[in-house]
Amino acid sequence: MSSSAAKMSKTSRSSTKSDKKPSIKKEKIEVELKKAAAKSEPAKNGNGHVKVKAEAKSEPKQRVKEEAKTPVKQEAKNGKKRAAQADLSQSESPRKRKKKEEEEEVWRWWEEKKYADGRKWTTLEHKGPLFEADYVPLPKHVHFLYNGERVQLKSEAEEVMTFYAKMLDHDYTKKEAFNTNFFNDWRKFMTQSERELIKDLAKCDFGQVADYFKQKSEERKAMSKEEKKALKEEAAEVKKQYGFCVWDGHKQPIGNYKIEPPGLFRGRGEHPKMGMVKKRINPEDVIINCGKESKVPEAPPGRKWKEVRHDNMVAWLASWTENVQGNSKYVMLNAASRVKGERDWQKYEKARKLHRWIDKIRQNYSEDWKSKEMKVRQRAVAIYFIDKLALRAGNEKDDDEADTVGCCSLRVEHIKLHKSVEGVGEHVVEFDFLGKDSIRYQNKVAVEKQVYKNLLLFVENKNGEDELFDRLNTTILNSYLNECMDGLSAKVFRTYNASRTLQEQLDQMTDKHDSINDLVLTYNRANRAVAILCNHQRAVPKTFAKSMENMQKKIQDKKDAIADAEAELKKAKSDLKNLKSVAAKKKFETAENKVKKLVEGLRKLEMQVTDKEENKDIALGTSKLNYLDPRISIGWCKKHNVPIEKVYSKTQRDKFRWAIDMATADYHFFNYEGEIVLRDLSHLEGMDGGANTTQEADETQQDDEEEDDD
DNA sequence: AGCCCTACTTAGGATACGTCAT
DNA sequence: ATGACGTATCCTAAGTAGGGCT
Repeated sequence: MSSSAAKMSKTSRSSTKSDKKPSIKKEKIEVELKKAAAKSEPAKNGNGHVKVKAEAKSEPKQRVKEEAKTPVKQEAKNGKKRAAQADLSQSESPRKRKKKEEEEEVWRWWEEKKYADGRKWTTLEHKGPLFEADYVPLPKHVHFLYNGERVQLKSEAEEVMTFYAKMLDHDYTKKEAFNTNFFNDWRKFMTQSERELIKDLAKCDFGQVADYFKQKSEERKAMSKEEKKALKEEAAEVKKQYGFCVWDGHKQPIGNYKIEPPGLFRGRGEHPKMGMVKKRINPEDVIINCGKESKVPEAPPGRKWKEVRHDNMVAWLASWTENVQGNSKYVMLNAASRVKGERDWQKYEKARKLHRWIDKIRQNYSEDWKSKEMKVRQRAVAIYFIDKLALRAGNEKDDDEADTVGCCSLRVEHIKLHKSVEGVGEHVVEFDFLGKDSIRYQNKVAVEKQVYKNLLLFVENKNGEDELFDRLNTTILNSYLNECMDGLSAKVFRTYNASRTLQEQLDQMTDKHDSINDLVLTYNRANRAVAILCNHQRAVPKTFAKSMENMQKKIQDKKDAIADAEAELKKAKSDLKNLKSVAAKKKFETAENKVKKLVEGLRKLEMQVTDKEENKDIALGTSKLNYLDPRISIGWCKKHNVPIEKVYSKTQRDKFRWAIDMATADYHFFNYEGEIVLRDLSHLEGMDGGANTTQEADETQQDDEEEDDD
């Protein structure tokens, strides 16, 4: 696309004021731009290390370990000693189990200083990843058939064959790409003679093999309690060995300590590589990362690592390259670990910091909608989408990946422009594209006129498969955003708008007189608003229809009960009228109460049904885990005396321990206290104190300005 | 200024597990 | 005690983002 840059008269700037702008209602916040000069950034060190102090408040928690306050330096020194002492096997005295033990093991890292040099650790020791057991050949009586005849495959080809057999029930095996890829790859594992024989997947019969595995899994399910328990204990023992490392002298849980087993690649959506064989990973494929002074993990007997390195600028303990796409895979720590928690915390602090800039940024991009530079206009519209609709950045993708897009990679075919749409409004953009994980994004949104005009311009003379933002990519976008605010990138808007939405919803919708149950319902509603914003979908649960039916039945029962109770009440009423006795009065009141109670119960049931219906294809977990500042939820729980367990599961509580500890009942997402480094924004403004330009003036301007582009 | 690589976060489906009604 | 069902956890794919190289 050539598109000679827009040459429009540079007229007075518009400042399309808030109005119906970003979907989320805007607060008027004073963004203090001044003191920018005053406080200059200390050492850069990227990451915009926001210096936040844990609300140093009181909280002299009883179980605070003394060492908790140990500054990093000293911590490092202690590291070795403690690592030795912790020694991966439990050196804990066996008698003090119980909660006490758990609690004592908590490392209150959020009360310590962070590394200022970008280092992730000083000492690190672990046992390396856990490998998958070798392949066990099928028993003699289980046969794979080709063309109706038994074929005894060599172990290599047999193993790959079982991968497919195990997936026979899955929809994947109905897809052509999956079958083709599988068959191609499978043949690579065959001997010459096997290859000569097996030439057509359609002639393969995996039935017996599939049944064999089904049977095995049945057997597993049917195991006795004791057997199951034994198995569980075994797994726990393995986890004890491999599931933890010693990180700066503290025992920390590892996330994925198990090496991924071989199998068939299950890409999402229409992935061109689905069905390809994902190979077994051997020690010789694995790079180990650990402390220089630490004991290097032992490779399995007779084997060796690909490499052992000591890089403390990264957080992974082991890595390998996966063969299907050539991506790196990493063994990293669990979300409850310090290194993950600290970054999570930082992420939310960054989002809170954005709150200080958001008005300014919105104003800027609104003005840029009229820039004479096409690139700037595209950037401005893209940021608007990212801000308003919580779209992802949209990095470019290769042809050998599923065809999905985000904001920057949107194509003309992904939007439709409508002058107006019934029930939506004027200047409507209709989105329909596949996003991450090939999840469909469909939305009709009314946008500012100027945005609409720009979009008309962007699609002009383009084909459906052309890029909507042909002058833009995520690198350009993010480097601009980074100029706006230190550390700002596209994804921060998702975090920001998600957390902001939760906070606002809770602020608005919470009725402090509600019961715990109703409060939780309110919370889930707020959570759902976020999930919808972020387009977090899920497959409708297989049991949905059935359980809905059950609930409807309950409702019917309740209604019947109400009818009966009402009849009783009616009778009691007339009795009372006739008899006017104390007993009759009492009876009447009882009947009245009964009806009231039943009606209340019905209301609750109906609410649950609505809730369930509205939730059937929406996943709340993703936003809860990744986008919502946990302190909002925890603060809210504390304020309204809702037990935290009502909102967070065990693992979630572990992950958000830092937040549970530090958030008080008055926590508010918008009250960012962090030491904020304000930067000179003048280069972005290109204008006076634009803030005060009046809207009316702009309006007039807007219309004529347009025609001339290109 | 595009490409590739690395490191890390975010994501939904599969499955294990716990709970509740029977 | 048992099975059905819903939720929590596990698994690993699929994103983002930034740096280095050409």
